[in-house]
Amino acid sequence: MRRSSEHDLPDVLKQRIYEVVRQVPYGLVSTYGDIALIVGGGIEARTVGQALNALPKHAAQAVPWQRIVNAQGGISTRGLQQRALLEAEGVVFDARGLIDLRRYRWPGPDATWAAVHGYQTLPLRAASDAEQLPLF
DNA sequence: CGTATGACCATGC
DNA sequence: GGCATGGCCATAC
Repeated sequence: MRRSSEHDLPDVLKQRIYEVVRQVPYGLVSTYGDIALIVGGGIEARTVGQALNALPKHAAQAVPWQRIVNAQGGISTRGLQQRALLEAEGVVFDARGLIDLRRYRWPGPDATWAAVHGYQTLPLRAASDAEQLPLF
C-alpha cells in the first residue's frame, strides 16, 4: 500500500509513457521532455524519467528505453549500457559524449496515430515536414 | 511528515 | 559554455 494516494504515478500513466517510447524508431532518439509533451496531461520530463526508471526488466526488451536522452543529447543513466546500445543502432556521439539532436531527434508521432491513441504531436513534426518543402 | 535522492530542465552568472 | 540554483515530481526512510 502506498501512503500518498493522489500524487503517485498511476500504472496507466506509466503504460502511456511506455506506449509513446515504443514509437521511437530504431536509430533515432527522443528526450524526456518531448515524451512528456507527447503523452500530454501536463506531465513533466522528470516523470518520464521516473517511469523509465521503474521499467520492469522483462519489459526492457519491449520498450526502447535507451532511445530517451536528456535535453542536451546526453546520457543521464549511470552504469547502464545505454550509450553502447545506441551506438549499436548507429547513433553517433561526439567528443563531448553528446548526440546531435538536430540529426537524431525523433520529430514525434504522426498526427493520425496521435489522434487515434489520444496523444499530442510536437511542433518539431510540423517543422520537420516543412523542412522538406522548397524555401523558394 | 521532513529530508534526501533521482534515467529532468530552464535560467543566470 | 561549464557550473550553481531553483523548481518540479515520485519514492524511500
